[in-house]
Amino acid sequence: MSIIFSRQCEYALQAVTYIALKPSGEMTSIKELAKILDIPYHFLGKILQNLVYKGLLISQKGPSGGFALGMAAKDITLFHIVEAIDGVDFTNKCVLGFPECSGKNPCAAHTHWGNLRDGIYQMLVSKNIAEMAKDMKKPEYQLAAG
Amino acid sequence: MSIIFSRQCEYALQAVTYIALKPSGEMTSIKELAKILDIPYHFLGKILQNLVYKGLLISQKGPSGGFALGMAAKDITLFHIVEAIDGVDFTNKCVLGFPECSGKNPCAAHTHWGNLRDGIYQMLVSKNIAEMAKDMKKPEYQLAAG
DNA sequence: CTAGATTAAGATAAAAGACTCCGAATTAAA
DNA sequence: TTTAATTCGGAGTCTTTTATCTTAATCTAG
Repeated sequence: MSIIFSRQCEYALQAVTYIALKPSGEMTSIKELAKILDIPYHFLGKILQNLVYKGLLISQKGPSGGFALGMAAKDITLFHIVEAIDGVDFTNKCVLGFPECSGKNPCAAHTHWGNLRDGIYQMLVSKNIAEMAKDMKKPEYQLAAG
Repeated sequence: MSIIFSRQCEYALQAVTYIALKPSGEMTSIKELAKILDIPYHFLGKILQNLVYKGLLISQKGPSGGFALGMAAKDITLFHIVEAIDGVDFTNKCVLGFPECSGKNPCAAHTHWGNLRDGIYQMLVSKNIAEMAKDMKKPEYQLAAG
């Protein structure tokens, strides 16, 4: 299949980014998120629950309840979310699965991959949700429910 | 989960690399591969079947039968194998799963990721099985069955 | 205070991926 | 020519991920 992040993780990134677009204090419901981002309702519920547990979001029950960011958008990096959902094992395993591959016995792709891996890590820690949200707001960036 | 290539794909890479170590003309059986590389026997059978179908390997039934490379080791790139097993969709999807993200409507990570993605692609097309095999042959690189 | 909206939580189902089993087909070696 | 080794092909199982369903707990609005 060749993926980097799980579907859960992709949903989480999208949802948190969308929530970051709302004026501070306003709550966003699962219903709205699921509809606009086209994510399965109950599945998204579980994911957001997890993010609340990890402190990245806060939640409120009842009418006009929903979810909001647990800290400033600029302080939530992509890494925070990926780590919360997927974990970050990919940072120290041989990409090609060679069991004996390590720093001391590198496979032919080891060093090359090391650089790429560092690059991915840098991207995750350097990009924050505020930046992501800014791009999502652009007019061309039409969402499912318009 | 954060993976890049499926387990099937990892097994394929390891098996093809091991086969490349054999003198040309000699066949390698599933039995030997499964034992030395510590890969489930029947599962490996299916994977190799697929690689034969795709032309990367050739096979021969019966005693002293097995598998051999379908072309010169230096002409089989990692890309060939990844493409045959996993497909290479990752080369044109948004890493973060944003459905609207594209070259024209890039998300904040798009350009940055584009470079990393190109790097991964370059690694896959530039590394070939002959190079991988050379490293596998090193003495430190002990295999499961010695 | 009540009703309805919403999250929380657990159990369940469906889909995909990883892996196994069995028997048929083929072929080299004895 | 027989036998045994091997790949081939299909069906089936197990596990993980993704997704759904149901009920309980909570809270706001009226």
